[in-house]
Amino acid sequence: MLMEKEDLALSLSLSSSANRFDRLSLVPSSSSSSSSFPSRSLPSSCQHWSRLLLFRSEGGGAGEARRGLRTIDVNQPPPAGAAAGRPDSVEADASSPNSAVSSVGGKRPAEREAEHDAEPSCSRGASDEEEGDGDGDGSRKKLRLSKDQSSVLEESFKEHTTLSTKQKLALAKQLNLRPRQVEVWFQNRRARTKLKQTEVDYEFLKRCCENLTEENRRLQKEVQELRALKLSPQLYMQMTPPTTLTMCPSCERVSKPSFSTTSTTNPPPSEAAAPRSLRPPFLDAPPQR
DNA sequence: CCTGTCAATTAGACAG
DNA sequence: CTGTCTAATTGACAGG
Repeated sequence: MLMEKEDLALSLSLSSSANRFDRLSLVPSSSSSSSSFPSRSLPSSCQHWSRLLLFRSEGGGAGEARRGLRTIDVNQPPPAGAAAGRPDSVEADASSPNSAVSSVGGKRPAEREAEHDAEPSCSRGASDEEEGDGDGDGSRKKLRLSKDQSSVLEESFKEHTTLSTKQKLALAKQLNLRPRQVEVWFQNRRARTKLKQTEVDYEFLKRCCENLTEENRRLQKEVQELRALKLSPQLYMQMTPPTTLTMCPSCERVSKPSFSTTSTTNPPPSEAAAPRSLRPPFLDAPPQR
């Protein structure tokens, strides 16, 4: 479990996965329907940003992920030791991801159980090794993947968060699981990753919000101070005008451009290009920071 | 239509 | 007993 969590955290940085934010919320989806796991090549710190920036605009979706996958070669040859998953059941499952499901569809665990047992396939036998729980009583326990199986799946997930049929079959064979189980594992793993990422995003946005609130408060205060400054003539007059000031200090009126033709020492900076008459004088006060 | 993915949900296993 | 984790199911949807 712990290892699981660590891996999860790890892969979070590897594969930013929360993509279907359209469903989560804030903005109506454009048209993108499924997730993409963008920018795995980016540094994790950047990924977060990129994902935050892209999560709505990117419509890649599953197709995208799939495309990405195609470039990655299938896992590996099935280990010699692997008790070669039965091709028959494998094929059946592969052809229709839900086939196993729907056939089993009866739902009640007990019923499904019967199905499971009927199908000699690996699922349980696979998980096997250390769990020597002999449940001959008929009350089948829920399958728990072995540590080895989980770690292999995790490794694979780090490589690619979605599987091609080929990869799925290879993994299933390697792990002595049914393809459907591998598929479900990846599906749930993506969901977990997304959930985790959503939590991370939430924290990040929350911090952003807090920072902006603070900044806003600070700026409001500054504006108030500047306004107060403007309202007290003495203070206002005492202020030494900034060098960029183009207002005539004697008449308190905006000086004509004529002032600059001979250009004293320093020409008006480009910033002063903005018509001074349009700017409240206090804006030129030296920033109080 | 088929296939694959996702969101939502159910339910078993297990730790506290 | 309760909460958490996670395997598994279901139905909707999108793309080819």
